[in-house]
Amino acid sequence: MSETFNRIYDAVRRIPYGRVATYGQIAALAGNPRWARVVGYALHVNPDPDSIPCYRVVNKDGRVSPAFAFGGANMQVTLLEREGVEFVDGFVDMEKYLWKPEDQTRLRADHALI
DNA sequence: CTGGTGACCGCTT
DNA sequence: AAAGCGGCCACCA
Repeated sequence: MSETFNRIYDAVRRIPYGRVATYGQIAALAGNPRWARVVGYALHVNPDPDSIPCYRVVNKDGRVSPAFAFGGANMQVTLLEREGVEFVDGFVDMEKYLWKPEDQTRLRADHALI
């Protein structure tokens, strides 16, 4: 396992329950904004789906991955909806559910979900 | 070792 | 407005 991938996986694990992040965000958190594509590959070969919530990662437009074939691309949608994430025309409502750094701070302060 | 590919993104025609 | 292209990392032929 490469250090780069470990950092990517750590970033993904940081996404709070009920939130989604973009590949670009994860890439930036992992150290380089240009790794978005690498993030895609890293999740593709996700070594531990149980602890790495790759379904919380969507593309910039809030579209889920077509290649998420763990029982169909619909599975990713199901998992996200289970956490309260709403979809509009098959797209995640990014306005409401995109994870922002401030959110994590606020969630901690409120003793809410983390 | 070289080159091509992929769950992407952003800048450039 | 739509399409192309380079970038970055790991993996396979």
